[in-house]
Amino acid sequence: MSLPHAILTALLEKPSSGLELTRRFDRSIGYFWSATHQQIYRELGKLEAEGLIRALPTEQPVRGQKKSYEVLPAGRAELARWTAAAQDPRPHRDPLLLRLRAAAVVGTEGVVDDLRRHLDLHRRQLAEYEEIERRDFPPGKDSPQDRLQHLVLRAGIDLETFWTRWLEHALAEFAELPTEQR
Amino acid sequence: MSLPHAILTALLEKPSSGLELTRRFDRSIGYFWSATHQQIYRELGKLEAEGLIRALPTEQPVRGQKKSYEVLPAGRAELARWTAAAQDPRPHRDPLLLRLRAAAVVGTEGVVDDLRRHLDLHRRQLAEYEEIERRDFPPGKDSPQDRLQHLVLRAGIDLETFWTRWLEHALAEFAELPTEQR
DNA sequence: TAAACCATGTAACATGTTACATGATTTT
DNA sequence: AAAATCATGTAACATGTTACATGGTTTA
Repeated sequence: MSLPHAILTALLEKPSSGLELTRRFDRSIGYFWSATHQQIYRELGKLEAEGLIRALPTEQPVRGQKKSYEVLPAGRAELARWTAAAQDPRPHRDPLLLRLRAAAVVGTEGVVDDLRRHLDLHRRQLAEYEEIERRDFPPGKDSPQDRLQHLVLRAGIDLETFWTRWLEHALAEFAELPTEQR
Repeated sequence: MSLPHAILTALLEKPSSGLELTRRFDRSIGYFWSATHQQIYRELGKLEAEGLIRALPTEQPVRGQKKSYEVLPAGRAELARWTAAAQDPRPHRDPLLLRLRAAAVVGTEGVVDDLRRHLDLHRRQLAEYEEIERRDFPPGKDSPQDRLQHLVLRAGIDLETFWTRWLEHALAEFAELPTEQR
């Protein structure tokens, strides 16, 4: 149950319309919690019905008209409650690792090409994160808020570094396998 | 769409009943693709209806009676097709990173305790993986199949290592924050 | 003025979670 | 004989994905 809380966080950072939220879920927030515009509109409707957010008053809200939302006190309270509560780590699901296990049984055809493609994607993501770090967190002292944001970015950088290294290692292993096994 | 393929892989490795599969999804396979028994029974029903697996013939299969499944040729073909096909990386969703971002807005109360708890859980998981590595992949030469399995285990070890280090780093950062910020 | 894009949505479906139900077997 | 556990399920719901719909605004 994290999507509503992701939206509350985003709206507290800055009141936004559905489309603006969608854009933000393609970048910053989306780096660790992705959502499509369909999910966002559905959830905005629910949050409004529950009285956690409200549409900012405009002239006449018509279909196809921009509609911005802001968080109400009840919404902030709910987010604070959720943030303070203990949560168990969710089980991971990784299709790529599952695929290698399947490949061990039914053969590795096609896998190497996809490992290369994934490696390329992870390298790009890593470069993007490092660029953000250079731009937004230059060496020097940060405010406490910055330190939290930086911490999150660091997780992203280290995770992409892990995947990049692991994929390089995996490709090296495949290169050593007898040809008919690939 | 990976659950059916996780089940096909598991059944190819060894024909099993629903409960046996559930147990295996709590261990080995579950390390990178978890599933509850409800999901498994539902999916077994679908896979049987589609002719990808079949129940092993027994005397009289009654409710509450063990029922084992094996993969049919069509099932193996489907798994091979899925394994060879290119797949885009799924978007990640990490509640813990989302929580830190929320904490930057609504305050960090309760977060440190949970970071410690998570650190403990990741350390245990790491120890478990390393024990498996010692037991199942002693130094020396592996068969090509072993190498694939080892590669997957390595990803698990490196991932848990990343989380352990990152959480230690995060806790150190929190320790430096002014008290009222915690 | 046609095409592309902006902005908000609906519908149908797949997947995952939580709570509960049922009969058989084993343990106390 | 009661309680616990084994084994297979059902039901209801929450969440996520894919395809499509609709009207307004900008660009070629």
